Amino acid sequence: MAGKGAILPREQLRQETEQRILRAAEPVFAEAGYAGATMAALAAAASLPKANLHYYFHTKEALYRAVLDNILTVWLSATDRIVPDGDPARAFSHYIRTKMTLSRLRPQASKVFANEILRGAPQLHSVLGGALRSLVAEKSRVIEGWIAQGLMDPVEPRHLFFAIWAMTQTYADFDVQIRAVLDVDRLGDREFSAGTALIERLVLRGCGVRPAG
Amino acid sequence: MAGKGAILPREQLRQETEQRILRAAEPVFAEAGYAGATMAALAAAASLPKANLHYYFHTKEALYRAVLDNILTVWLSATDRIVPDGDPARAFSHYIRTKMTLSRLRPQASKVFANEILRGAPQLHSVLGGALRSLVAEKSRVIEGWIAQGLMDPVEPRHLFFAIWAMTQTYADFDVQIRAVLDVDRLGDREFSAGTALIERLVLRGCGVRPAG
DNA sequence: GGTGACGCTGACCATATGGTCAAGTTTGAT
DNA sequence: ATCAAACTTGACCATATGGTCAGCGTCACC
Repeated sequence: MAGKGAILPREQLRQETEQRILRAAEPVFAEAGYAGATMAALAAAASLPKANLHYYFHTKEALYRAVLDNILTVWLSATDRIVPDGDPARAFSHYIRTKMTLSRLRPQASKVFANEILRGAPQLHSVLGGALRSLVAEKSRVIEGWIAQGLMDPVEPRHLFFAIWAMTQTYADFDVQIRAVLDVDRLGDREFSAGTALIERLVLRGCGVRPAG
Repeated sequence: MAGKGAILPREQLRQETEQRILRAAEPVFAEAGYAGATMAALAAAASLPKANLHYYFHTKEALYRAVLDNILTVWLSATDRIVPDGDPARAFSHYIRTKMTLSRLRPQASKVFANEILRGAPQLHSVLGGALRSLVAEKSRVIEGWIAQGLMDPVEPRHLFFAIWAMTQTYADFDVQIRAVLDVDRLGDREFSAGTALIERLVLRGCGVRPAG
């Protein structure tokens, strides 16, 4: 409330418009893929003239990158609780639930990611081989520590991550398939609860995680 | 060697060319998606002039459908051994290994599928809600039978399928990510063995499947 | 060896798409 | 009020793309 008084319209407007474009672009890229998403469609989704998009994001690729970065922030900020002094059961449980919540609340983001990876990750190669690899390496060490302490059975930590990512993200990426098989119009509490429960069960019992720390 | 002698060039040529186009198209669709795959690229992959593709497959969509159908055949023919009188441990193990083998041998096929589903399955809607739903319903009944017999813990069979599909197909669909995290150039015996072992472990122990029938 | 159907292809076309631009409008500081 | 910078946008452009077509080559059959 203090300070310059007005809402600094200039800079704020810019940021708001950029955010609006990014938020509108996410579902378009998710449903059409990079190549399939047209600037016209992206503009329509943001309720802006096409030329205006180019004013804020010079090229389609720049806009796509921005969407990807935007998602990555949320993705990585949803950090897990896989830390050395934690309780394995709680940690895995929390991680799985967090991932499932993300699949439920931002399915488009997950789809944009899936698309990018499917294509060979042309824009995210460096992130995959850099930040992600480091993160997984670090967390894998934690899990190996738990194993050494006899808190769980010996498993390949990295492959365990692949399994958890796959099982949780499939509820966002392949929702059409899941809805078709379950014969429901949309995935609701019921479905996500059942899915989460099963995944937790597979991971906790599958890895022989001892219930209490 | 017996019979008409020659290789019935006309009809055989037609089928061979169609197969060649389909086989060549699979990786193109897998890596570029439907929208991203251009007829020029598809033609180049098949080493044929573009107009020739249109001679065999009238439109791009027709060609795409054919690729999808071709894959579906292989996919469904790789039927599992989840039958009432079977042994749960063997059945799941066999199913997981079969799926992993498919991910290894025909990753492009899996990617084309993933793409299609991600897009909302515009071409496969009927299959998902028809053949696939029926198949899963049938196999789910088998699993529920095993549960009733006390051969394994009570789990939601349908969600178990989602989990198995996700875990196994991720080795094809998200190979770039897996390769990046594992820091390897390609996924070989080593990686597939580790992945298969982990998935089997998660499913068998996670579902409390009794070792012997 | 003639012939008609099938197979093949370069050249062409209409459209869609990413991107540009010049001209107009709004905004904030002086 | 003035002005420059930031924002907005309709019209336009070069290119890429899916698809067409007329004409040529080839093969099986008589």
